[in-house]
Amino acid sequence: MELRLYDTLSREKRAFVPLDAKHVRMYVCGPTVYDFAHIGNARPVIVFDVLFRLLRHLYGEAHVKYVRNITDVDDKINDRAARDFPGLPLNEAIRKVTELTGKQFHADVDALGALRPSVEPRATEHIGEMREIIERLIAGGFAYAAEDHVLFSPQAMNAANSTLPRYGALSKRSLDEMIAGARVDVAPYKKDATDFVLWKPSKPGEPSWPSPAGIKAEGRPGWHIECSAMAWKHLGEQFDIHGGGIDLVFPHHENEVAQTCCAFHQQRMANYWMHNGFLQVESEKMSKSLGNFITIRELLADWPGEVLRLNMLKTHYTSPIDWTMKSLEESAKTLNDWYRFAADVAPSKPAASVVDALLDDLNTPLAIAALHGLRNSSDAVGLSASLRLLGFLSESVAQWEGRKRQASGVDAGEIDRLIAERTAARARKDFKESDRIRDELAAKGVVIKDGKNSDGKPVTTWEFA
RNA sequence: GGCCACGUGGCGGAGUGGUUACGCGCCGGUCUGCAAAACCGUUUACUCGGGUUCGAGUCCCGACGUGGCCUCCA
Repeated sequence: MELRLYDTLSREKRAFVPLDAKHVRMYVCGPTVYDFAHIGNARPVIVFDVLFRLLRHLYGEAHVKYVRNITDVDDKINDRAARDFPGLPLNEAIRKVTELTGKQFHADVDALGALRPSVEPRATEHIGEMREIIERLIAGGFAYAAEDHVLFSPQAMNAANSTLPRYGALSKRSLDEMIAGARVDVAPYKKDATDFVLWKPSKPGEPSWPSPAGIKAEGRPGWHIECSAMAWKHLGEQFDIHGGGIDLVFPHHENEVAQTCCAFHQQRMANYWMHNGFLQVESEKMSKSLGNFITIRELLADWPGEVLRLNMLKTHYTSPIDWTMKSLEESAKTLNDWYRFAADVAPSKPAASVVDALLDDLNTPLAIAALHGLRNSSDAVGLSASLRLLGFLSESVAQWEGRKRQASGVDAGEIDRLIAERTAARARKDFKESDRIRDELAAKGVVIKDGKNSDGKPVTTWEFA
């Protein structure tokens, strides 16, 4: 079977053919580092990690390059820096915010079982590339300088009548619609309402760099140009896959396409555009005002990262997810069973049923159904290998179980003593006492399981619920 | 207002022009002093109204509903 991926640009599922099979290239828009990442931010991280792992499986680890940027220059960062470190010079405060948030982000996504991308470029380290693209766009007649800003003109792009794509092709909207639907006040320096910023002047104290286009005042880049520059630097003028959240289709990705294609005079930027769907929390839109804004870190306090990962992958990446406690409990139960059954088993090759499901546009729900199939047919080595392909089973069973014991804070010796007492009570048929002890343990969150060993003697094991 | 997605059983959630999704739950059984756990088994579906077709939950049209985007929100 071949890999097929849904491409937002062509609106169809197509066979994936890399430009260079020895060098498969993927770019995903990463975080703007100004605050803790929320559970919605975790979705593209997990989804594209699965794709990264699948591509490595198919083409070899050495032949896949995955770039996910870190946006470390942005208004929200500036605001946060001024708020959190009012005593510091702004640039220093900004560095603190981006370093701290970046570290938090890495800790969070590591816990989710996501591999680090091949490269994690920072916007501030690619100002030179941004300036070069801007200069090219001006030279090509696609951009102009006005009042210390540089603006991109979609009108000019569509008037060029060359091999360039049409502006609006990715998000399926025409310039006329955009003009008609524009809700924002148009800045006076814009020649046209649809023009967007490539470069803008910095306010005093803000991060600033020498400007392109002969502009004397120092400035800073617009958001869209960052990704064009970083993708170009690390993946070239054209590459295979570009991913991100569905909300980025317009304007961010539309503008990336415009910048990159006009700068390098080409038909396409990426051959496959992939977008993950949104996430709701308990059937409501996640927002700070509703008070249901939930960070990855908060969830990690209550659940192992792999539970969050499984919960995320139960839904196809393009569909909306309703993130609920009930669903998390279900995911935890499933993973407990898989851990006990397959975690300490040496893996064979991933099962064809699982790989085939992933090959069909990353159909993770179908892959999970295939995992259940392996479990039901008692194929422990196949399940072990398949789960590892999907980024699970990073721990041994003992570590997995121990994590729950640790979190509960109950003394294991005390538990063992109570269980011994109960076993004695049962032996003398004092069931009132044995049930009392069982209730006492249950009150501590300890669930006991009665069984028999190979000699037929009763054995009681326990775990935390 | 404009553009774009989606609507499957108690719940989550795939798939597909004509045969079981799968998981959780429920129910029944085995086991147990009784439970729990485990194991075995069973159950229920395709928003509504038209149309195409020998046949549609699956294709087309419409209605209703939900969600996303509309210049820096994954």
